[in-house]
Amino acid sequence: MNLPALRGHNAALVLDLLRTAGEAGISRLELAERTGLTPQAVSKITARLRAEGLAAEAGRRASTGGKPRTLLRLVPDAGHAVGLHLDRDELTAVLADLTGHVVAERRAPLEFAAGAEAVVDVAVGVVRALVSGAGGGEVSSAAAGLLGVGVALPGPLDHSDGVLHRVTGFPAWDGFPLRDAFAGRLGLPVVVDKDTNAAALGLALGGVAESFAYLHLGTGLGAGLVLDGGLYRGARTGAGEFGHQVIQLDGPECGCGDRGCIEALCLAAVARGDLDEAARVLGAGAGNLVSLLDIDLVLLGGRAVLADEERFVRGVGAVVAARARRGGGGTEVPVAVASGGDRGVAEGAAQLVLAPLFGRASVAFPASAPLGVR
Amino acid sequence: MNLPALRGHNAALVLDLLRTAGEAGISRLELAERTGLTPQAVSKITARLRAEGLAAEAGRRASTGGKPRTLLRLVPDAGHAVGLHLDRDELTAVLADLTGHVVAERRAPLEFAAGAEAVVDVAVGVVRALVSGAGGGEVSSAAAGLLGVGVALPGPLDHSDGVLHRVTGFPAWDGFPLRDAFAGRLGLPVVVDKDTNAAALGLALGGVAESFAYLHLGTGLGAGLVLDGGLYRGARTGAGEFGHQVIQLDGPECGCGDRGCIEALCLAAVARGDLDEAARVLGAGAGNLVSLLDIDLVLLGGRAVLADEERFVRGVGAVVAARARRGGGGTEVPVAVASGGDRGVAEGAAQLVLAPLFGRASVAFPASAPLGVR
DNA sequence: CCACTTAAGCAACGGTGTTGCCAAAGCGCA
DNA sequence: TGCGCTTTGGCAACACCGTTGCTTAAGTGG
Repeated sequence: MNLPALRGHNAALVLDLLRTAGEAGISRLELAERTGLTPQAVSKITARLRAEGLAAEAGRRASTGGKPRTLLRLVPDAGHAVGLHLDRDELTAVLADLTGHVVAERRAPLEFAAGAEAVVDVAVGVVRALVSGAGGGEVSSAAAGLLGVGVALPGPLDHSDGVLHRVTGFPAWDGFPLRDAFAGRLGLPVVVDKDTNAAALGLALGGVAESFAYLHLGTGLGAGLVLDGGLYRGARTGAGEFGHQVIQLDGPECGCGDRGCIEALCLAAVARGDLDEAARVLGAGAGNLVSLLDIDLVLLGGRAVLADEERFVRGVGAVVAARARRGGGGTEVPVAVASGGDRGVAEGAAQLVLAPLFGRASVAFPASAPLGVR
Repeated sequence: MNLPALRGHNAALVLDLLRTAGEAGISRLELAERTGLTPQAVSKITARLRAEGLAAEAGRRASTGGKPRTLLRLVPDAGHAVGLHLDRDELTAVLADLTGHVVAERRAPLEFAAGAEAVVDVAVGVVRALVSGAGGGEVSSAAAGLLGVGVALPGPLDHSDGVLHRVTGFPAWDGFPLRDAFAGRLGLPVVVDKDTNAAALGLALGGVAESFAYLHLGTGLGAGLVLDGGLYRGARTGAGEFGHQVIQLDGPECGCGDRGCIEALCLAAVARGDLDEAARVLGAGAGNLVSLLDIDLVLLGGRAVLADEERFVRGVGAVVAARARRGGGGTEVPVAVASGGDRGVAEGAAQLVLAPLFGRASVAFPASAPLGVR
């Protein structure tokens, strides 16, 4: 790491603290404590950020006998990102500011069956409309500084080059270079990731916990893993394949060809209306996850869960808690429903673009250009 | 991060590359390419390392038409660490040089039942004998620069403060401050960790893969996880609790009180001599792990595995490979026996001390002092 | 009103990696 | 054998990072 990278790193550190502090703001001295830098260094860094329009003063704290601390905050409108959630039958696009707050939203029907090119056509149109702000006057002025587009969709893909591996049920999509297709038409940086990863990243930046799992029960069952504050994608960006975990040796056959997969058991229970059993099965998988990864929190999402949130939280929570008690002494791991509802994935997709600004990319230190402020 | 930390970071980066290169050595220009630093910066850094005795020149490469590249290598004897493996009935202590190579080894019988203080007594004696090099003349001279002692033992514990939580079967050990007990008597830095974590760290520094799982089947069943090159310990250093993963809902009862735990199923199969079934069960758990974490490799170890290595590798490998094929297109994840045999944990324990020198500690950027060279 | 406390900026500084340049050390052709 | 060419690697000057020492700003409390 060289000096420009160091500068970018520290700027990202400060920006992340400003982001976390939100509208309440944070003082220079607190920034110094949290970063381990000297107050003078923080003064210099924040002066640069203010000059670039990324930070601003936001009142002052009460005096403790001397000059009161000046509060600083992130300027949300200093940059925006588009988050795009492509699902089997619907598209959700959001425009988010630097804090991840959604300032505009569009939805459109979609058909994966129509092929990748056709879907990209529709999506590009929606993104253009969203950014130009038709139907939302204040948006267009705020949209200055569009940093890029984050795209989230189901199925395995390669995050690093943005190429799809396989979209279950739609073999025509195999190997489609989604990132370059979007980037070419929009002329913007584009980041592609799995829907579960995007949702988990969005929750992580929301500050729910340092380490947690997001379990998504929709048409399939997948997971997004956040470990030690960073999204974990795995060696080939395939991490989070939670649904085909075997929890019943020689159990009923699953569509994947194996037997006793948690997805098959769970969805079968949902199909026959036995949500308590679905929650119990999901809880067993969640318990496996909690003990294996020693995470702080389990969050549930997806259509099936949203249909009866309480029952799932109760059912999964009971299994996880029972195991924690048996494990002995360990603190209980809470189970809750992920915030964001059916917009969570799109919000997370926007964070795919924003996260690097705050040093929250999954990779620790990319060998490429520093992520800092331009 | 400030300038001294930057310096330490880059020094660690270079040291790690020197370590990886081994006796073959590596040139300054290669170091520059791999680190992203300029050749001149590498020259400065390596000059410091040479002045401190950590690096040395090691011949030169063939010329490609100009001045041939000078090779540099790590000086193994520039520092040593003790690795201590405390098991139920035996103690293994090794003295390792900077490269992790074992230069001396001691074993002694042990009795956990005798209590923590008594065990520490025995262990301290063995470590003193090992370091003073009685019975190995060349060791004592090489042992200059003892960096610390790494201690590995089974059971949950807190890596950050070195306090034991619970040693299964020996309640008298609960809450024993093992790290401070050793540190107080030896006057050396001491690092404590689970045996599986130590073994995994040792394998990671051996360079087997970027992301892998080490599955240890002995008196229990545990795992050590290395993700993206770093040992993953989890939020409360409890990660790797692999044995009480449920893989058979409502299966036979396990000692932990749950039903269908992989440890119970696997050990029951071992007990009745059905190693094929044990391997199949273990394979199911390994397959769950591979798909969830998208790792590159699965390594097996522990007494039960060492008793019939081939059968376990074949059995586990078959299940993992079958799932990879069904998963479609994914590269096959190899399954193998961990190197190191019954000394692997002790070797890994030594690496608990050495790893930070090479920037290979599990935490990305400790807020505390830089880990660099003094 | 003044002493005191706390925050934050200015100026000088030490030390990082970088750039420009030159010496060292080999190859290959005349 | 000699000379030009290529490549490596160190020296010196430099730009820029965070740090230190000090001063100014802006409050509180007696």
